[in-house]
Amino acid sequence: MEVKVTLLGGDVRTYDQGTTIEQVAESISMGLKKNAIAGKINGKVVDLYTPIEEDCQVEIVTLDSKEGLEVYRHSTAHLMAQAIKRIYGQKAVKLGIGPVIEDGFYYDIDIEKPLSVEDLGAIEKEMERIVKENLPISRRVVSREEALKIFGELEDPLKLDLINDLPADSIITIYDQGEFFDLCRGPHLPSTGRIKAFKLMSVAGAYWRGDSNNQMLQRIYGTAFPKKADLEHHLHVLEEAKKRDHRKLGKELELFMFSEEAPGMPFYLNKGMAIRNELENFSREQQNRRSYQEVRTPLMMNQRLWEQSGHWDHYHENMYFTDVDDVKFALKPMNCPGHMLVYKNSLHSYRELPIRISEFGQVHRHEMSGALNGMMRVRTFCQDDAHIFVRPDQIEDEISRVIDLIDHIYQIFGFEYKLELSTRPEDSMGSEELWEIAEQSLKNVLEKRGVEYVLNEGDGAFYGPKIDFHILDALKRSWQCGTIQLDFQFPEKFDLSYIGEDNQKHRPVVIHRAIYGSIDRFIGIITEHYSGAFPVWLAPVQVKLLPVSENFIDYALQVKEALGEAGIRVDVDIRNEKLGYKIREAQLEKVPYMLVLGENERSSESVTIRKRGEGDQGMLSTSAFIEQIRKEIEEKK
RNA sequence: GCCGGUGUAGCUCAACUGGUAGAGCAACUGACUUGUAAUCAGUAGGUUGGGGGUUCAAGUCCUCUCGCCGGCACCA
Repeated sequence: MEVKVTLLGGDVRTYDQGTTIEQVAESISMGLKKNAIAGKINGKVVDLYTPIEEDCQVEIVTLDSKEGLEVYRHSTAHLMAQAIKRIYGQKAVKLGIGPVIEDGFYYDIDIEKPLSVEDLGAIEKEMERIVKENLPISRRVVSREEALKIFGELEDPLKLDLINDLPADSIITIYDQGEFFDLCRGPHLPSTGRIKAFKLMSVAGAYWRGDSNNQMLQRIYGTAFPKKADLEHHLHVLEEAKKRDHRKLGKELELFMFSEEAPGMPFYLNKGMAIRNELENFSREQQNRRSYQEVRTPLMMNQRLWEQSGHWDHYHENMYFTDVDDVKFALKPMNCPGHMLVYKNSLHSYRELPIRISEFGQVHRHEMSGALNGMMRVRTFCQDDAHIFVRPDQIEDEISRVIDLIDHIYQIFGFEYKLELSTRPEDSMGSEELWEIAEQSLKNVLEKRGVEYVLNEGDGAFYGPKIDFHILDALKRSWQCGTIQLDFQFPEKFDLSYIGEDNQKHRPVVIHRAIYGSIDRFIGIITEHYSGAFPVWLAPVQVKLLPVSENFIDYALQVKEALGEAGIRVDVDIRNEKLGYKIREAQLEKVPYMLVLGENERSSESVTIRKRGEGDQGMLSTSAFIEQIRKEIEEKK
């Protein structure tokens, strides 16, 4: 019997039935056979030793492809599991799951001994030994009964749990390599000798099957690459990312601080405050142009307001409460209820809508201690929040306008972004129909604009579906910032109305939206994005004056006054130090402009410019420099 | 919240198996009077996160607790 095999390029070749993928590769070229690590039959990734039984499309998978790399890393996870079993004992180690993840893999294991990073070296050594043994990796199909028996004998409850959860019709396979075997769908590399470069990164706790009601296993993270150089490169990238860590830079550049006295609550130092004010002012200015009305509502309000809004039912574990004069108050975790009260403060005509109420609102949320992370996850933060009250016929238009605004603001920072649409969660309020309408409106807007988006089922807010903006920073990491949420619930809860053309009361719809999301977190993100070297408009100190010696301090102070008067944030280094020393320090502070001031400059009322990252720019009259930098600040370059 | 790690001068880090807490930078004082990434010398700086314990003796061992870090869970 012969089978027709369609290859990647479209070539059709004929082989004997039972020919393996590897043999197909060999028939194409010896080079391909050497690089092949797996195959694809009709798009499904399979082992190299898989026989071809019928006419099909075949693709040879090499390490250059995403699938190839995944197979490679998956096999490295098995390699690690084998090494761990060798070191700690076959039965002392119960294996959970060992999947491939972005940049590597992990394996969850149940083992009595608490592992720490110090143990990883020994495991790596054993892994290298197994690589040298070059054990063939082979697949075998077993019946459910056999599988249960095998892992029953091994006393591995985790694997039994997995087997029991497999659908009735699934083909159960076990992969063998030497004395080690593992329940696994595969595919895998043909042998352990193919693994060249790997490193175990860390250990962590992880709940079995991701459920905090289950036992906690120990998870070991690792990474693997086809070449040593790729691994080195990856580790280097991680090192570089570490240098940009906003917690480190925030401390070094004196932007903000934290104290044990208020865990998860940032303190803004003067320099961080400068950045924050710029961000706020930029956003404020953009919103003013678009007819937003800025307000400020109390940080703390009567608990009954939160009962009315539904926060008590849906959010109270995350809220801070207080009890004063026998009255229960809650610190606001969101600004919405306050804005509802503002809306209700006066009567509204249909002609006024949309009414756009904005606030830089400080909110408090009691995040779990383990969730806190620098500025990225805090317990109090400032939202650049707004609630837009619209007529039903204005919904889609207004949402589109908000998308324009967010787009405009993000492009100033050079952020690309992705959109996600999140729909009704399990714990939600309101009727099915309203949710339906709300979700459809959001979809309509996205589709009309022709933008791509990811659908996130069940991830909406408890009061409505939302569109989230995920920005990509300079290191291509994704952060959720902006959000647009459509809400039919609060208008009901707060009995909001406007007077329509027909002189009757009508129910408005609320659009919740944020652009930076949390200003605090946004500062964290841009600190890493710019690696602390903020563009001039954001830089805490825009210009640093460096008098060449004490003799020129007077002149420096004169220049300082001129710059200060022009609204430029300026600092003078009046210390009795050499110029080189002052430059070095200003450079480490990542100040965008340094002005060297000495005899030449004083006599001509000018400054010598040294630009961050570019060095000496020559001499310019003080007034010309002011004009130049003001333009740069204005343009937010 | 859970698992593991960690906490020493303002900052970055030392201190072998328990035996007098130390360095660099910063700060302060003085000298030098400075032209594009660190001038020299001197001085001061600590209840080793906090409480309790073991010991002749604790930064080091045990215990409780707080913060932080890496994950997990959570993330309206």
